[in-house]
Amino acid sequence: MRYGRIPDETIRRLSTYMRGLVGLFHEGIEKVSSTALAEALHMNPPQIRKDLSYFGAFGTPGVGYEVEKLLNHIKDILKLNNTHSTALVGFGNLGSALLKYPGFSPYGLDIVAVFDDDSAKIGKKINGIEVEDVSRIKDLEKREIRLAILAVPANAAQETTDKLVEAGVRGVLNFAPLYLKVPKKVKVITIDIATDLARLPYYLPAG
Amino acid sequence: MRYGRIPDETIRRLSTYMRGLVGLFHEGIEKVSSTALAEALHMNPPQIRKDLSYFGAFGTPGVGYEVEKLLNHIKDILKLNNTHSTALVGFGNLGSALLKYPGFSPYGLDIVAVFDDDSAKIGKKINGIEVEDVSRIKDLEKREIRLAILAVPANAAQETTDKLVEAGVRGVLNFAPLYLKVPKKVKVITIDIATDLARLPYYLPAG
DNA sequence: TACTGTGAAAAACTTCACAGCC
DNA sequence: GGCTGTGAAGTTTTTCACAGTA
Repeated sequence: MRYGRIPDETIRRLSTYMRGLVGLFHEGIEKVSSTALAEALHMNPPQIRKDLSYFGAFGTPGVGYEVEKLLNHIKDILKLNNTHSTALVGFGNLGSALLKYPGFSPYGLDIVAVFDDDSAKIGKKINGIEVEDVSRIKDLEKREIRLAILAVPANAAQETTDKLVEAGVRGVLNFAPLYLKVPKKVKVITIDIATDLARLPYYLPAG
Repeated sequence: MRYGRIPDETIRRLSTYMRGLVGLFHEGIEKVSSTALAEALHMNPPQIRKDLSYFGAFGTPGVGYEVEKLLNHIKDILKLNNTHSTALVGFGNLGSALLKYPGFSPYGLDIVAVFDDDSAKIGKKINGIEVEDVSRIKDLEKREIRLAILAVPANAAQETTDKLVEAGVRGVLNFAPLYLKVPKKVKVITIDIATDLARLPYYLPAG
């Protein structure tokens, strides 16, 4: 599918709309207007309509959107209609929390491989997944894993990323607080927990 | 300190500049130009200068910025020059990983209290911090804790937030995937790990 | 010379307003 | 009547270009 130039912010919001729609779907609600969806997510209605209009016309004037149908359209746009096997690299505190995180499955995102460089951890089995040595990363291409979650210490992050990229990984969710150099064909989304927390005091009332 | 209207994105970037400056400082580098800092963080030089110019003139034409001095200015702007006591609510997988997360301390952010509603966890001591019952949240004001990290399940998040707000908390780093209703005086920053990961497949090459 | 600080220009994004359709 | 889809207007943010300074 080929669309025009889409703002990155639109893609970010699309995954938020999806979160809202999944909720409505589970509540058994079948139809929703842009106003009602906006209210649930604290966003604004024309933006939802504009964002969706980049990709097509999914609603019915006078009625709104069918929840299930719109959900599937967004899944198509975000390429979430088939399951994506994902590798988790780094099985420390954060890594093991992420492995148990239940939030990924509604999006069809499955952690199917775990890597670490600590021999004390290698070979352990968690939920049927065995922790493998990082040297095995090179097999990811063969195993058709193109997404990775990076939860290693900052000083190992670039080196590990290079290995992942060489092994054919094309998307990285990075938890290390630094800029990762990657070829253009690879997308990195960084979650920097500490700098996010560090923004909060700014908004505290003076005194 | 009273500044003009500052874009939220500027504040976000400021905490990133700080990350870069902390790195340079530890490397013993004393001076940096906007170009050099931009390179290290993969940002662009005029934006750094513009962002800083909202708050004052911290550099020297022809030379650049003194790393330590600029670091302190940014700390002042973000109110990070004194330590902020922070409460962690939810001591599950994610919560316990966050308690051990080493990245907060360079920003002067200290987790000093941990709450959970699971009696099996209450009373446990980790790094000298005892897990307390969520009912104790009401004492936060007395303890001068105005920041909280929320790592509870989505279905408990709003209710817990209400308690935090009532107890005087003014900033929340939220890991639950939903929009939290709070009074205007309270700032919420949400990290939604699953919807972030869910954006990656969009960028995968077709096929 | 080399770099900052900044008004002005450009670009990007959001919001509006309404024609068109159910 | 009510809601979508969208071109156009409005707003915000980013980038530029250069005057000014150490």
